[in-house]
Amino acid sequence: MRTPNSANVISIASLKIACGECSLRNLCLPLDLDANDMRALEATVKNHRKLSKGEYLYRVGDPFHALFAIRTGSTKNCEIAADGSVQITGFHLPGELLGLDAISSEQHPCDVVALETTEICELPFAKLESLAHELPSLQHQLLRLMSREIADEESQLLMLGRMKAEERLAVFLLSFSSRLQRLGNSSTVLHLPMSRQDLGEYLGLALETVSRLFSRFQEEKLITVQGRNVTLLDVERLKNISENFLPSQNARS
Amino acid sequence: MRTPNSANVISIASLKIACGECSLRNLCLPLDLDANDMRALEATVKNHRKLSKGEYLYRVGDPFHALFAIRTGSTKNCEIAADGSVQITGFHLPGELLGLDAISSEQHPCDVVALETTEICELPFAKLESLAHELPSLQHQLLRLMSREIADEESQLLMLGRMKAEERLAVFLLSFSSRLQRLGNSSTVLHLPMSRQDLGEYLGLALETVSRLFSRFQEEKLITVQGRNVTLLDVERLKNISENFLPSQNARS
DNA sequence: CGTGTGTTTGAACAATGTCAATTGGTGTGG
DNA sequence: CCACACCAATTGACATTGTTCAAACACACG
Repeated sequence: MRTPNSANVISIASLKIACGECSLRNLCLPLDLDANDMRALEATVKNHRKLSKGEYLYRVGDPFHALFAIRTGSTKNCEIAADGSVQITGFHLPGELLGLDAISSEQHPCDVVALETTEICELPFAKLESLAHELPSLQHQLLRLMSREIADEESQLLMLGRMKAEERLAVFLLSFSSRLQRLGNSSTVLHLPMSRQDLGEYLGLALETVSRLFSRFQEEKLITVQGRNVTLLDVERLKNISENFLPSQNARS
Repeated sequence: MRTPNSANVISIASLKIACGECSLRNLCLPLDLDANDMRALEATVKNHRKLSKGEYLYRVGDPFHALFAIRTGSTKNCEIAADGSVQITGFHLPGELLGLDAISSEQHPCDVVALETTEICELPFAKLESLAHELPSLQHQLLRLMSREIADEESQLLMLGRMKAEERLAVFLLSFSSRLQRLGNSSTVLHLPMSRQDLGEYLGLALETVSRLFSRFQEEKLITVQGRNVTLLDVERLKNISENFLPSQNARS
């Protein structure tokens, strides 16, 4: 069931879109580059891949040679325990970078799976690194992105270590909503690309607990639920529930 | 109760020790630098600070301007929730770097507190960054260190999200033991610098649960406990207990 | 020798997980 | 177009784990 490497790499030229024209350029590697630098960056973007729902971008142990950026779609990041239990360490949306956790060991420490049809840009790391050496602002940006990832995961640790089930779901709904909003979607009418199982594996809960919480939130008129379509009805009260969370550093800047 | 800034900065000259002569040089920023580069790195190390037990190196919201490396002693990294509950996201030992989570927002997202008398080197980030621009191997090393931090925290997420209490403690004991060993200490006779409360806040458990687990592990002849002095008696069985954990990526390289 | 902080231990309770049955929605083939 | 099969989601009953509250203890420090 390995990802078939050749089958999915569609003609590079046909798919290649310049970073300068990409609608995500401000999210992905938000730099103020001049035209020259932008061309250099574009030259490092190797090609685009298209993953179908359920397909793997890479797996635990795969050798690391590139970072990936999501153009469209969404993915999950799965850490796998020896007994088979799974912890999803993050969901990723367009404009976000994948693979930062693999630079150190040069092997991917987790699986990345597409939650729906997903388009990916590949950034060969050696090229990116040498370009960063030439462009201080790119070096700075890379360090910032990694730092942000660390800070986000520390918040996530607080969630898994200290928050109760309903707080976790409220935090997730609000944070996912604001991420979708930043991509130009509604902040209250959400379509979740992941299953209840995925959510449970992300929130550190049994899928049944997640399902019950959705039902209870609906009873309490906090949200409306129809399967994976969720509408936030009372954002204020959701914020109250989640407010065990960090005071200041909460928002994804 | 803010850290008194001036009182603890003892005469810089008297404390300053060259990186090239530091016993931690292979842990802290393990580079193969020539004499020139080493001098440049040393020049960026601003000064040394000494913290007493319980003193803060920095607090949530403090402006970020430097990374810190531990020379001796140990610290804890505390993420604080609005309701006052605390999640410790990591303990740090000599040779390890602090503050990587603050680069992005330029504010520290967590508190760092000394668990015992602790000596710290300060690495002003602007200097470090511009030096990294000149020395590709330093740039690479910084990216590696941050990547490692991300990967470690993802393992931690698996622990908090999926492991049972006894597995968490077993993982902690083994991992802390191997970190101490790397510093030249015994791998089986440990002195823990943190309280049961700290451990609970790190492992996502009540302190009473941690205490009970120590007692149970002792009954089962896995370890010997006398307060904070712990001896590992049966490392094999501890490994079995913790083996829910990652198959390969577990070890701290 | 007393005081205080950290640790251990016990018992009752609450939260969440597990197992199992049911429902609902979707796509396929008759 | 309907019937069936399949998978995701819901719901209920019960078991388990870990928390909470409370008390006793122990060691270090003045």
